[in-house]
Amino acid sequence: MNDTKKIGRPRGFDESEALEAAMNTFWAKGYDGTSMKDLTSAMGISGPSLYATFGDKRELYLKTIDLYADVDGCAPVVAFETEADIETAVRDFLATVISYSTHSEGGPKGCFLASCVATTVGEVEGVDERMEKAIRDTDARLARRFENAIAAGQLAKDFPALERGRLLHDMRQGYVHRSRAGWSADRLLEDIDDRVRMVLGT
Amino acid sequence: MNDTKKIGRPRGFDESEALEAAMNTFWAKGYDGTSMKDLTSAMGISGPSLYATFGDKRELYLKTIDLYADVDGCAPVVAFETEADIETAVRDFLATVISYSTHSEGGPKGCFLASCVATTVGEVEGVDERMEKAIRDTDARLARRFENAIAAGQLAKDFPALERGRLLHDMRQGYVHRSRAGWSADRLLEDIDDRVRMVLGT
DNA sequence: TGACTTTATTATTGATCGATACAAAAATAA
DNA sequence: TTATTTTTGTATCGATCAATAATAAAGTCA
Repeated sequence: MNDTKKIGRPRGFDESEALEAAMNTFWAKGYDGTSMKDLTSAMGISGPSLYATFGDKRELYLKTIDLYADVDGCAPVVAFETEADIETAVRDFLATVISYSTHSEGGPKGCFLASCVATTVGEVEGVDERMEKAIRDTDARLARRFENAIAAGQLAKDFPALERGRLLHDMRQGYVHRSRAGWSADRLLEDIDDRVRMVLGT
Repeated sequence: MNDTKKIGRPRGFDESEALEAAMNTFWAKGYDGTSMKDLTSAMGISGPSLYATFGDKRELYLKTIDLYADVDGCAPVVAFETEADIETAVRDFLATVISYSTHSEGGPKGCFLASCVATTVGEVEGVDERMEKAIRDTDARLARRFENAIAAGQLAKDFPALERGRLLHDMRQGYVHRSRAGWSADRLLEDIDDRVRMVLGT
């Protein structure tokens, strides 16, 4: 790190905070639905500062996708990876998805990738590779956790880890979709027991 | 029907064809990403004709949603309802989803509701109720087919029809999401056997 | 202090947005 | 024919879009 003070006038804002604010704005309004004025007000900076720091609208958008992939987008996956018991892990994954999808304090709902980024594939250059990678990485992480459970004797040896991981991933897409359509957390939690059973195949 | 000729200059375009062209445009570019110029070129009509016939942009958008819900959006569901054997029905449903999601001849990909309409909930007035209704109706139709299979002795009596139907629905969301991210039909078809097994719980 | 470097503010750019006013064109009704 | 009704094409509206030029402000250097 370089803590030495730089020459020139110092920044009046925090770069990562501004980037997170931009992500939340894109998340809530979509790429095309977000204007530069929306961004500058939410980020608390002026147009020229935005362009000097983050580039144009498209480059800023790609940076918010990277931020989400690296930091923010993994809460349910992390919950799934950290819980020791595999059945509890699946349940926690789904519960975290539902919680994050429905618990919005004026903020955005659901998954940034599924709700916003997915609609800009083929429209905004640079989104395609990021989407592809995000899905592949998540599938792999979910599958690895299942394989650990197999190795620990919690699941049968012929348990199809990758396919079940993909199913879990797609369940998340479904919950995000339903929460977008106005379903409450209680309604989504209704069949969580069935879902756990279906994922584990018991 | 009223086949008597109307007074005044006759229309130079077909209303339902124009509406379908509008739907495909929204489908491909999203609501905010579609300009009135995009619409008029795709529909082959002029601005004033569009406003006189369909109202403003928002009203036209809602009409395309209704068109999709009534006619176009049900191909996989219809496949699921018409096939007699339940296992084949599930397989046909998923195969149809994959086919429709990936087989784009320059046209739009995936599901209009999932890929486009879902992102305008809370942004465009009138979308919310339509999304909610579309999901509820599809869940109910899928569940009814499962119940028929139970009544026909093809499935166990304690088979949770509604929950399995919802799972099938969410699998569709997942396939649409993956196809948007660039997955080919072949890749999506890879684990279709596992999916059939997971839905039927066998 | 004053020269230099970087950021912030203000004002504005040409382009495009969604939406219309107006009048010519094309049909029926008299 | 002439009058009436509806749709058409043209031309354009004010507002907003993404993006910048020009200048003031705030810091480190000598």
